[in-house]
Amino acid sequence: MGRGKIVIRRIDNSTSRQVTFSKRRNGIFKKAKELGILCDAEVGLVIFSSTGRLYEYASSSMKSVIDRYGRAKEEQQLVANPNSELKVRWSGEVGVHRGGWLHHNSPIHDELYSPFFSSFSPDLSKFSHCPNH
Amino acid sequence: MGRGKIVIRRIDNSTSRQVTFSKRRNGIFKKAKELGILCDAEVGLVIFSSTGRLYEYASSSMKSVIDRYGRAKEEQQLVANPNSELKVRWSGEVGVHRGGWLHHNSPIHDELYSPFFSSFSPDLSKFSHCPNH
DNA sequence: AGGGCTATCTATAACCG
DNA sequence: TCGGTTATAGATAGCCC
Repeated sequence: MGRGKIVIRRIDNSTSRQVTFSKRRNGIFKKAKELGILCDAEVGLVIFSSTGRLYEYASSSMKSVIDRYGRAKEEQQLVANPNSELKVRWSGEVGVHRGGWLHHNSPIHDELYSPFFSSFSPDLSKFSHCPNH
Repeated sequence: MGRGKIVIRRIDNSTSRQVTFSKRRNGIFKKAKELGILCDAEVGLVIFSSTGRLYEYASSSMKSVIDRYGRAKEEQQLVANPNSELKVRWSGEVGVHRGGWLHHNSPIHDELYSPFFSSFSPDLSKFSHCPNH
């Protein structure tokens, strides 16, 4: 999408890389927003530049996205291990497995995602910034 | 980018919304990959369709991205509250604040991001799927 | 380094089988 | 409902300040 076709490989020139990063970052944030609105989807996007700077966008809030992600992952595990289909209580409290009961038939069950996502602070929104309006 | 211009607003027709979701989801995943490669960035993208299904992409791993996100957020908080610039220990252990010492001068400090990110299971990669090759 | 400006390349909306 | 196809809208690479 430019005056010339490019190959997708790391841009060596640091300045060019920075410029491209800035332009494409804006582009992908726009796409993420459009997808969320058009398709009624929940979208979370996290980008760290090569200099380590954080850029983020979430159609709802990053907390919500990560929280939901953790729950979805846990469900995937249960589906992948039907024999461990026992109730897992989602208390929404801070902590790991606390108060919940997990089945230990599955060898990977000890490494289950935990409800720690829920410990995100509601106040963190004040630190969020969306580079694309 | 199609036969006609569209307005960015929720697509009412369920079928059209699904079709657009599928196409644009592939598009944004491609963009995310390109950005990561071209600009040497770490990218994490999480999408929940309107039907609740999870789609994800991470240039490294989602665990890495979320983990780093949590740390970056904590740093942002420290920057936002210079007077609370005391050491926070990142143990990498499961739990909240456990073993770490947090300063309580700041009113928002009790709601600090915690090192719980590090409790992600390395095995979760086997459940990841990237819809866009 | 930053902010525009197009020529071009891409993504995709509308179609079609 | 579902993949392909194609005309167009949109994103952006290379330039210029």
